[in-house]
Amino acid sequence: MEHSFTEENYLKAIYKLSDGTEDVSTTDLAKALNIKSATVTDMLKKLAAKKLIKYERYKGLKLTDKGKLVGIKVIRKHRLWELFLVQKLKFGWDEVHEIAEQLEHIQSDELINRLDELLGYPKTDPHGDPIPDKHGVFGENVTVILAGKKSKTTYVIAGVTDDHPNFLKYLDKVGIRLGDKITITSIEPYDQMHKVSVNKGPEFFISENVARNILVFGK
Amino acid sequence: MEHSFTEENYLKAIYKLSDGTEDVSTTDLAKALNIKSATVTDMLKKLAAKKLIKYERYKGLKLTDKGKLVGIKVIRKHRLWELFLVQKLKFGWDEVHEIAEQLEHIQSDELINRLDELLGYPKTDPHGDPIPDKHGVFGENVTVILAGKKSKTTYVIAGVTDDHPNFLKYLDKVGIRLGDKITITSIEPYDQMHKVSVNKGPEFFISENVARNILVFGK
DNA sequence: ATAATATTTTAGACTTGTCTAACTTTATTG
DNA sequence: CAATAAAGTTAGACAAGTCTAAAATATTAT
Repeated sequence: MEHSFTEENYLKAIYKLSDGTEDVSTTDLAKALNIKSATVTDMLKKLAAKKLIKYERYKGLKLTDKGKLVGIKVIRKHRLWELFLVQKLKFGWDEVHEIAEQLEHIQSDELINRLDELLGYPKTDPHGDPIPDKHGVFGENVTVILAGKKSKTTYVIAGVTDDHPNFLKYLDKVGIRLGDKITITSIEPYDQMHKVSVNKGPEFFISENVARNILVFGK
Repeated sequence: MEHSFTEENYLKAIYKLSDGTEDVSTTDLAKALNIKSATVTDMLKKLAAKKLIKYERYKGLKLTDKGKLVGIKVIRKHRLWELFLVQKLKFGWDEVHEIAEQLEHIQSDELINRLDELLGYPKTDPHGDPIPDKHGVFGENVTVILAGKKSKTTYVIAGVTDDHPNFLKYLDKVGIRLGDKITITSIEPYDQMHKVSVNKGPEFFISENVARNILVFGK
């Protein structure tokens, strides 16, 4: 039941791209992993032979239940380690990704479950992303922070973390309300400004600080 | 300045075998790493090319300062992680080795230094082995716990961790006193009884529990 | 519906770290 | 001190994971 770092990374990337269920293309996967498509094709055959994905050449691929569980467990480990780094070792939430990319491959169920316990069975990581439980189940209706979420994905506004009147007034003015659909178009690398559109309307910018105080339903 | 897991494992093993300075044989290294000598020979050439060891064929090898530092840093990481697992995650001291073998290869100086801080800059790990500081320096005259130490090596009694009268009376009775030289002959695998001799006298058994409460000068 | 374009796969090669089998050098010992 | 044993090395092979270049298939747009 052990998987190489590489296999785990493929499965994690496929899970993220497919959002759990949808089909994934060779090219998208290659981009996500920052390797060439030819390499991906080779690996897909190996993953299929191990029943971790269902794959037909030229037709795309899908995770099996087995593969999905592996992917989710890697994500669980990544997010728990990120939280550990921020909460216990006082790293900034922007400094932890690279280290967690390594820690997520440490193999020991006991280790990760005790880490979960140490952290108080958290539901989300420092980026607001949900942490699945030891069985691979994500909590229902988890709300997560909008800041830093994936571009080109649409989220539903669930609330705010800062309910000062001035902040709510600001949201009202720019046209962000509960239940609205918000899409992140892009995030500026230097100042983290988020270019967004609400309900498919025109694009505009909100600061990272604002985005950090917006909660959306997430998975 | 990055090294593969494999390189780090070689350098760590060489450091341990050489005790920092002595020459190491291909065969001993192969045994320590549980691989074939032929494989080791290949790798030695690569390590020599990277100036991590000094190597002449058929003549043995020695760490360079650069290689020694890498080895020590891996040992530092291993021991800090072991202590973390025991102290913060409540693992038994006998359960942590395998996990620490993985964690010792995580690359981030910042991470390991913060871990060091979290643990209060400890001098020894749960097995009583000394933890070098961030510059690779081992503390002088560190006292370590006798239990589980290497067989066939002689240590000098430095003290006890449990100074209950009954314990001290016991030590007196079996003939163990401060400054005595104690040699571990072997450790029974099933019950961890330590076969020892004091000042080259006759061999006798002490329980692991007793050995855990004995401190010796160590390195 | 077919030509142009984009995606995906195949084929062959490279690197790292490992192996076995055979050979060379060093050490031991009668 | 020469013969045998032990230790160490070389040569050739293999698996995992990657690449480039070329071929096959799918998609799209006229």
